[in-house]
Amino acid sequence: MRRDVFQAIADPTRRQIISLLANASLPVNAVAHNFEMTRPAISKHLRILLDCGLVTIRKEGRERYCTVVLSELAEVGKWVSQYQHFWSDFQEPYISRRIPLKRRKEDL
Amino acid sequence: MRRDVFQAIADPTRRQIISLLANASLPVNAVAHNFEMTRPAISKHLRILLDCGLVTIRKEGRERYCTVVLSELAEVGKWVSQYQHFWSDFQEPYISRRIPLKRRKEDL
DNA sequence: TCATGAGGTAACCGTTTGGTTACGAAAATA
DNA sequence: TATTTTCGTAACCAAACGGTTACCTCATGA
Repeated sequence: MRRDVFQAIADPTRRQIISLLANASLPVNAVAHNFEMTRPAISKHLRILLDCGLVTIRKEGRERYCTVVLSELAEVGKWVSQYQHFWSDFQEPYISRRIPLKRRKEDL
Repeated sequence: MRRDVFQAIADPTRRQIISLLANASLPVNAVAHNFEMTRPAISKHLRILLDCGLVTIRKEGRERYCTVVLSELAEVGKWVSQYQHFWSDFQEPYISRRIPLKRRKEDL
């Protein structure tokens, strides 16, 4: 098993679990009720998320509350942001693609 | 085969290919020489990247030049940026975690 | 004390993944 | 024309994935 953050978020179910837990910490069964698959399947997904630090589990009575650790997504954010100027308007403003360099010097 | 961008970047070799092609478009063999695996293995990875739009391939003589389409990473960037304020200092300054709400009202 | 509910996990299964070797097509070159 | 180079891909393989059912432990509540 590879089990890094990139592999963890590759599965759509696991991304949904992350979204779900971003709103509130939930017991395992509560998580499972949001999906059309059995609890063991969700348990496995949670295991993967736990292994790579994306969730923590707090025991409370007979329930296990799952909490997402969103800061673990920083690695992914950092990696994609290297290339962000290829699609973000913020880093690559529209005007820079329309006005030739010579004209821009005059503007300054 | 699922073949979405999240699954494409799950593999470390494919992430390296993306980094490599971010500098320059390269023929398939040139890509393969950067890795310790056979050309068919790289060819398969390129196929996956091609299928989900992360690279385009331009035929030139007997060579196929691979170009990365970094804007396809926008989907990933968008997804992770939802949660960015959980690790970015810019969006969640240190002071907001230290001063209680009552005190902050006075500050305004 | 006994039944119930929460949840982990083993065993199993079909499909996918990520690699290999072997082969063939097309372009370039001798 | 014959050979070499670039590349795709088929066939194969072991391991990982993503799901299931079955069973177990432990805490709760009647």
